[in-house]
Amino acid sequence: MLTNDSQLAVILDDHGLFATSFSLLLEKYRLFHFVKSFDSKDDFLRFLESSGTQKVYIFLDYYLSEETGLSLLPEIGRLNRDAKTIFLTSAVSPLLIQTLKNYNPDGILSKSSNLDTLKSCVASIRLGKNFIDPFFEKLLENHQSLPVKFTPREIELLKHFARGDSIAKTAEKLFLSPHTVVAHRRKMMAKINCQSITQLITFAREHEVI
Amino acid sequence: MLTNDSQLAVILDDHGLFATSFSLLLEKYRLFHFVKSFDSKDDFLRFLESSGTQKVYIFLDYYLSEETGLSLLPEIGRLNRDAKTIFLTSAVSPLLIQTLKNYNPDGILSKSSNLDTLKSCVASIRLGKNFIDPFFEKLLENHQSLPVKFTPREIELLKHFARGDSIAKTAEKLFLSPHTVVAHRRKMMAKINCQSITQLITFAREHEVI
DNA sequence: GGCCGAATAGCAAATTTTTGCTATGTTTTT
DNA sequence: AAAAACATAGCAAAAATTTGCTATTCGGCC
Repeated sequence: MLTNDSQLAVILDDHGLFATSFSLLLEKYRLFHFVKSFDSKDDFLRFLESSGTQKVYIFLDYYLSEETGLSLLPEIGRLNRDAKTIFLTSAVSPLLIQTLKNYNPDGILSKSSNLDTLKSCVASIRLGKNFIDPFFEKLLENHQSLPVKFTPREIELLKHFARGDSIAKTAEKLFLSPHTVVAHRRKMMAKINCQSITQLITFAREHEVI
Repeated sequence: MLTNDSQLAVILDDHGLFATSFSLLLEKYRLFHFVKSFDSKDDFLRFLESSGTQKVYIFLDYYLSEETGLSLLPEIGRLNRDAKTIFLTSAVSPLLIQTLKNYNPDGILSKSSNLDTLKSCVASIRLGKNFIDPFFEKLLENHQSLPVKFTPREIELLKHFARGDSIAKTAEKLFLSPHTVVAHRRKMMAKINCQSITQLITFAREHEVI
């Protein structure tokens, strides 16, 4: 159900093949009348500037080579204050999704989604409702029930371990007794009930603790 | 220039929106007559099995959720020995590209490519020539002094270490002697000149080896 | 056919990590 | 103000990892 003011979609993704392909998808299912894709930030901004006051839907990749899609938000708002912005990301980190959410975009979509979710997203936004991919909703729910909490100090040490620092080296760098470093290690390892530092690091990476 | 035996293309990418979109691209520019896309390994393999002896072009994402596209190669060869395989990846690590190259696929394409490169790739392969994205060629040139090269077997073991498996556990899972696992570890650690498994894992993660 | 790298396997010693305890001062929370 | 949590530190023993060697088999490659 197209209305006059929702006919233009713009895609920015530095994966050119995706940008080009995705624009075909939007066209094929007639989600928009005009679709334009860019793999370069500058071309995108130039186009947006020339779009004037048209209502435009922007599909924005979060990962851009030099900066993130987030950093473009102010510029987008300046160039077209009626723009609807949808983040399209392949991320799977609850922490990152929460960050995106805090910027209150019109939509957040996973690249692992399917056509139906895409359609729902566009439909929601046309009705004036923000949309978050169910996959991400679930991700955030699971994150809230993170079994453990690490203290700031623990995380600080953990970063050293993840870089490959041994107990001795970490102690040296942080002016601590090796015994203290061991104590922090064992405390964290006890929290997630594991037996080696690699398991701890893997856990921390998966849960974006570091 | 379609020939009888190059009409079928299959895409496997766990980013469903990309898989679906990319198939539209292949169709639109008539690179293939029939295009099928999957975001699930199992459905993909089932389809491949049923494809029989047709000549099929497979666009394979390197990053799959549980395993890598690499690990599917043997299965693909078994199900259809005339399959042409093209890796499609968003990676930017010379080391990873070198690893892919070592498997000698028919093509390696970057998702940051454009339509012309895609066309060149397909054309090359139809002429019986392997294709590597110019972007990746340049990447490899600029890193002539590639720090190291890991063998497929080494990478396989490395993944276990990165999950936190100990020497004993890895040996058990892979039906190897612990001595062998130790031998692989020390070989890799010697390659990057480090003293602990965490440093090796960190290096591997940074260079997208795993 | 000979050479080389890769995968496999072993022994022994040096080193590091992990674990089972305890303990003390300092914050933070209730 | 008491209780709980955090950061610090220690000893000793058990367990795992790392290192310095060697060795066999198998596949490519010139």
